[in-house]
This record gives sequence, structure tokens and C-alpha cells, in this order.
Amino acid sequence: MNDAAAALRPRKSPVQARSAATIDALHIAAVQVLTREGLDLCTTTRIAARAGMSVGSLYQYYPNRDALLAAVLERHLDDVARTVEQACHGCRGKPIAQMAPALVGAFVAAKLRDPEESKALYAVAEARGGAALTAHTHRRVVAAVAELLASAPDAHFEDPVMTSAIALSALVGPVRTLLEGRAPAGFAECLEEQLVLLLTAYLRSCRSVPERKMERS
Amino acid sequence: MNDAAAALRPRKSPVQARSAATIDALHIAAVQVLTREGLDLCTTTRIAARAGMSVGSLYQYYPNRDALLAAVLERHLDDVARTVEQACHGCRGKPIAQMAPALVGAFVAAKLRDPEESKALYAVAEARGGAALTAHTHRRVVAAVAELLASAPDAHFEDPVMTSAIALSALVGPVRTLLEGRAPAGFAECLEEQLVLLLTAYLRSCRSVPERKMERS
Amino acid sequence: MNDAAAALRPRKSPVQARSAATIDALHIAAVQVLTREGLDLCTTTRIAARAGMSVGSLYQYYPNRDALLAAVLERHLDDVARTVEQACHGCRGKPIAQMAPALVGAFVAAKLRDPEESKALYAVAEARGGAALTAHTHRRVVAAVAELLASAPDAHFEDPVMTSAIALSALVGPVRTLLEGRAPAGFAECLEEQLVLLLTAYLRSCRSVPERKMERS
Amino acid sequence: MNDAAAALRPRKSPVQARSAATIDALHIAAVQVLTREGLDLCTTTRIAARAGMSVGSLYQYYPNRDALLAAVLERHLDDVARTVEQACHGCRGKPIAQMAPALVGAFVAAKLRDPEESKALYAVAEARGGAALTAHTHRRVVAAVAELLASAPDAHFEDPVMTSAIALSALVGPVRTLLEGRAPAGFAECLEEQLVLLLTAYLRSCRSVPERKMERS
DNA sequence: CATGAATGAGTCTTCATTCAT
DNA sequence: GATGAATGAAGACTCATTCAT
Repeated sequence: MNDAAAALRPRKSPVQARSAATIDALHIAAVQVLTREGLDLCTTTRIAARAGMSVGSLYQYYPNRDALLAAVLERHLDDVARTVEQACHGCRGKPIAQMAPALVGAFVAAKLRDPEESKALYAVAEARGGAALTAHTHRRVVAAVAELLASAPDAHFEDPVMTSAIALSALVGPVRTLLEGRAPAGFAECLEEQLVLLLTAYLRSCRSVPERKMERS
Repeated sequence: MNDAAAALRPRKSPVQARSAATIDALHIAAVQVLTREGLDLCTTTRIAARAGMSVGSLYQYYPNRDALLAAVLERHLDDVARTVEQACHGCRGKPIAQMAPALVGAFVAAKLRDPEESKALYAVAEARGGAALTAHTHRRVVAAVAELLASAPDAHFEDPVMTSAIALSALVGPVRTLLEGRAPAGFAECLEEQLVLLLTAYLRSCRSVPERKMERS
Repeated sequence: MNDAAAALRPRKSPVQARSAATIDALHIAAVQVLTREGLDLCTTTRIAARAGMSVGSLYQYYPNRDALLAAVLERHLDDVARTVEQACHGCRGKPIAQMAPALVGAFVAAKLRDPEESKALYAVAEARGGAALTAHTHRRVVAAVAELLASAPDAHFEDPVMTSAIALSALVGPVRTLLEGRAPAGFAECLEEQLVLLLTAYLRSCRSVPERKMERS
Repeated sequence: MNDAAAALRPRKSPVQARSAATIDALHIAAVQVLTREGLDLCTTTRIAARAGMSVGSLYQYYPNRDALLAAVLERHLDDVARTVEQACHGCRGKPIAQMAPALVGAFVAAKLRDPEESKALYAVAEARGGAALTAHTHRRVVAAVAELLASAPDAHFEDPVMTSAIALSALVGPVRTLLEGRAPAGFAECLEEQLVLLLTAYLRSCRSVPERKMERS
């Protein structure tokens, strides 16, 4: 796994402004090709061409195709994670009724900012090795939400990490359904509202755990 | 879409016992290769080899690789759908508190019966054209659950299809998190319990207000 | 070449009526498939299917695909040859002015009886080894026409075989142009008339000078 | 037909000298393989190998095997057409007795310059789609000759295009007979002379049409 | 004898990656 | 550093031919 991870690292850090711009161009191009042509047709040559450079240049920045796609995916996941983390910071210590909308809002906004991109990157995540990339960011978000839950004044969670993991996964499901076109008509319009309902209800029924102590007594 | 669908249809129906066995062997082999090697390495040659036959034979039953994978995916989805539909029939007219565990139980059981297979097939579903295959089964399950919800004596849902779609998607999320290895330790053990909690809570908070009055009284 | 020829011989002679019927069916099927699908798609399976039998049966009568196609081609060429030979017999000893229309008529009729078949078989003749098959029949027709020329009362040909070969080839050219769709509009309608003109003119200008004196006197 | 034609277009134009050399090498290799092995064995791998490059390189210049073969055929046909057109220009306005040898000479020279190549390409022309390629060049040559005929001072042709088409086809026949090895001994030696005889005689008997008017009077 | 499922060598074609210019 | 032509391994797929039933 060490080797595998090493093989996916970018070749050079964007120490120079030019590098950063080039890498940006590559990411944008990759997402465009991914979006318009699909993962199968997302070849290095095509990406380079869309980015206005030659294949050779692409290989100056990434050791192979997978490394580039991994980087693109990572950046996307990182964006989502940061957005959610900021939301968490913003409502630390607030009651569940305020946490839920904030969390859902941040998550949905991040994922639906560019739906095509989000959708295309799911395909990348599914491909060989994608799980590892996703896992890291996922844990990060779970941790942030767990911390948030622990700070709720109107609830006590026995296992905040678990509750966070379930809750987040439950939010991901409907968003993915929407992105992948399995949603019935009108789904998009009431998605956020329903997710708030869902999250609030779930968190409320989880916090009841402290009550169990009372039951035991 | 007609053409695309036609291209994925199997070539011959298993009229003879031998054919049926061959097709079964192909499905099993495909899942094994998918599971152990990943979608990229899941080539027709490898599948045929694992199934103990030559590539030619594979092509006698499926017009191309995608058709085989589609058939494997379809069979799996169909299994899940049928399981859930049966559960729905089994608790029609029962209160939410009984519906939720039955639904979650059926769904989780179907998806985790062969976790490796379930996981591997997500990759297939993600690949070009997979959405269409998933969509059909998804609608079928959504419809079954919607009907079930409408039969609940202790609740009235304004838009059962939407509630069903959200609820099911919310169940899918955590199951997928588990299958794809993003789950924290202990996740598997409390998954079903938490999903029941989640579903119950969500359905309770969705039902129309009038019912609540009756509950309180 | 002996081996090559042997490999193309049919497997059994049609001693039984059933064999003859089967072989007929195969020939007809082969021509149909050739005509409708082209040489590339003219596979043994397709031919057998169109002939209402299994591939296995086809191989009972022909050792391989090429042998079947060769037999079909040979039969066609033999038909043409026989037709022309009969025409030759029919106007032996007649003057050129009568020979030419008879020859052209026979040849054109034979080749255009089933234009699709004629055309399709050109493709077969062009394929590997086809030259050998064509050569034999060609020589036969050339010989028949040469003999006819030698019998002309109003002409003496120094080298009847050569004249025959040139003349026949010259007739083939326009017929082929028509069959292969390179002909301008109206070509078909005046083809025979023009070929008679062409043949008559050529034969007249070939015959030895002394004859001309006789004609003028 | 637009799509079909597009699929056969070369991929890149030989902008660089290297490219032009590569394309030339491919054409030469294709003809050699075609000549020595036949159309069936004329595979992309073999062509590339004979050209001293890898298959990949072949596909950098042609989108598929047929496109390469089509290009080779086209180049050959274009050569022939140009040669004949030049001969036509050279004897415009001259009497038939001078036209015929010039035309025959040019045509025979062009076709027999590299007999193996000419022969091999007939097989290509016969293959699926070849007719279309041939047709265009054929029309071009027919038009050039028709124009030439119209310029003859000692003859008037009612339908020069038709006469041209018949005459040219009649020349093609014997040349093809020679190339494909169906010719009797000595054929090659007297071919040109006989074709001149043939063409002259045919044209003379066609021009007689104006004379008919005189007959009618 | 007929059948048609099975075989697998051999095609075409793509695309990640390299390296001479 | 940039370029993009060249590479060739590897995949999908076909079809002539065989042979067990």
C-alpha cells in the first residue's frame, strides 16, 4: 500500500506560479473530459489536449493517469470536507435544531455546486483504488461532525463517531440518488428540506440514549 | 435507448439445461473476477477462463462484455428488489414501528448476503450506462415501499413516493459506506439497529400533523 | 498447387438425390448471403442457416469454406461457358455479321441473368486463389470462340486464339462496369448494341488483308 | 455515405517531412503485403511490420485498416486518371487515328507500370465499399475521354460519354485479363497493338452515326 | 448422419507511457 | 522544459472448424 500510495503522488509540488496554473488547467480539463466523455474516454491525450498542452507536459506533473485522477478527486473531496468542517465550526455548541440545517445546507451545497463534476468523480472513486482516497476524507468529515455532536447542549451521544458516520452516510445516499438520475420528479426541490427532517429526527432519537441510564436506574 | 438496450440483451435463452449451467458459471465467474481483480481487469478472457471455458463460449451467450456485466448486475438488483418487495407485502397495514425493522432487515440482509458481490457490482453500476440499469430496479423498489407507506394505519404521507425515495436512499448510504470500507470500527455491528432508528424517526417526522394529535391523546 | 486444388474439391459426389438437393440448397444459400451481406459476412454459419441446416452438415459436403465458395463460383462460370459454347456451335460457319450479335447476346444474357449473383461472384473470384478457378473456364471459352472465328467464311484470322482472348476480354470489361455500378445512366440500355458494334468492328479489322479484296470485289 | 466516407479519411495530413515519409512507407508496405500475401493476410500488423514500424504508428495516420487500403487504392487510381487525362490533353483536336494510340499507350503504361500493384489493388477495389472509390475516378476518366472524343475533327459522336464509357471499359477488360493471369501466351506482347486496333475500329464505327443521316437522305 | 456448442487462434484497435528532437 | 510521434502490450470480438451427443 505504501508503494501504491507513492505511485499516485504528484511529481512536483507547485512551487512556481506556473506550475500551479498548469496543474489547475489539468484539473479543469480532466473534469471537463470526465464530464463530457466519461471515464473510459478520459485519456491522458484528451485531457492534455483540452488543457492546451501536450501529453508529455502532463507527465511532467503526474507520474501516470491515475495520479492525476486521484489528485482531481482528492481536491474535490477536500473542498467538500472543508465546507462541512467550516459549517461544523460555525454551529458548535448550538442545539440540534440549528445544527441539522447548517450541516445539511453545507453538505448539499458543496455536492451540488457542480453536479456534473460530483457525479463524474463518483465514477473515479469507484475505480480501482478509489476507496482509499475517499476513506481519508470521509474519516475527516466524520470526525468533524462527531466533535460537533459532542458539543450539542441539548443532547448526549454515547458514540458520537458512530452516529456521525451513520448520519453522514444517510445524507450521502439521497444526494447520490439525485446526482445519478435515479430520483423521481420533484426530488431535487424538496431534497434539502427532507434531509433536514431526516437528520433532525435521527439525531433526536439518538440522543435519547442518556435516557437509558435513567431506565437502568 | 432502444438500440442501447438491445445491444445488452443476452444472445440466447437458456433453453437447454447445459446453457443454463453455462450462464450460471459465467455469472459466478464474473462476480469472482470483479471481486478479486476489479472492473478494469475484469476482461472477457479472464471471466471465461475463471468459468472454465473459452472466450468464444462467452460470446455465444452475450453479445459483448457489457451485456454480461449488465446481466450480472440486473440479476443482483432483481434479487434485492424482490426481497424488499416481499418484505413490503409481509407488513402491509402494520404500524410504522413494525414496518421499519422489517424493511431495514430485508434490505440489509439482501445487500450483505454476499458483501463482496454487492460491492463489486457498485463499480459496474457506475460504469457507462449502468445508471439506466439501476434506475429501473430503483423505481420498482421505491414504488413498493411507497405503497407500503400508504398502507400504514398510524400515519398519512402526503407524498409517499418521495418519502419512499428519500428513505430508501438514506438506507443505501450507510450500507454502501460499510461495503466500501469507509466505516469506522463497530459500524457493521450496530448498522441495522441504527438504520431502524433512522427510518422510524424519519417516517414519524414525515407523517401529517393530524396523526400526532391522536398519538398524544 | 496440387494440394491447393485438392483442398477445394467437394467431399462427396452427389450420388444420391438427397446430396444433390443439399448441395443445391447450399449453393443458393451461399449466393444469397454473398449477395445480401457481402463476402465478409458470408460465413459458414450464415450460409448453413440460410440453407436450413447446421454448420456441421455443410462440412459434410465441403471440407472448408473456400471449397464451397469455389464450387459456387465454378458452377456459375460453367453456366456462362456452356451458354457461350452453345452460341458458338449455333453460328459456326456463319459470317462475322451474324457471329457478333450471337456471341454478344449469349454472353450478356448469361452474365446479366442474375446481375447480383454475377457481381457477388466477382468478389469471390478476386479473393485468394480465385484466379486459378477463373483461368480454366476462361481458356475454355476462349478456345470455343477461337474455333468459331476460324470457321468464319468471310474472314481469316492469323491467330484466332489471341483475337478471341482480346475480344472476349473486351466484352467482359463493359459488362463488369455495368455490374459494379460504374456505368453512366443509359449504359445498360445500349450495352448490347454497342458491344455488337465493338465486336464486329474489331473482328473486321483483325481479319487478314487478302479477305478484304474478296469483299470489295 | 458521408459517414462512411469520413471513416475512411486519413487522420493527419503529412505536414512534416517525417510524416510524409511514414505515409509513403505505409503505402509501399501495404502494396507489398497485398501483393505477396493477398488481401486476407494483409493485416494491419503485417503492414506495419513490413513498413518497419509498430501498429500504433499506422493508426496515427489512418483511423482503420480500410482507410489505409482506400488511400493506397485512391493514390493508384489517381495516378492512372492523371496519366490518361494528360494524354487526352495532348491529342485534343487530332484525328482518331492519332487519338487511339495515344489513349491506349497512356492507359496501358499506367496500368502496367507496376503490374503486381495494379493486380493487387483490384482485390481491394472489389472488397466492401471499394466500388465507391473506383466510381469517382472512373467518371473522371470517362469525362476526359468524352471531351477528347468531342474534339475529334474526323468524327462526330452522338453520345460521347457513352462511347467513352464503353471504349474505356473495353480497354480495361484485356488489361485485367493480362494482370490476372488469364491471358494466353504472347498476349502481353501484342496487347497494346490489338487495343489500338480495337479502339480505332470501335470509334470509327461509332462516328458513322452522322453518315446514317446521309443514308436516310 | 445431423446438430450446434465449444474452441481459440488471430483480427483490429486503443492508449498509457517514453524519449528523441 | 515542451512536444507529439512512436511504441506495443492488451482487450474485445469473430468465425472456421471440430466433435460429443
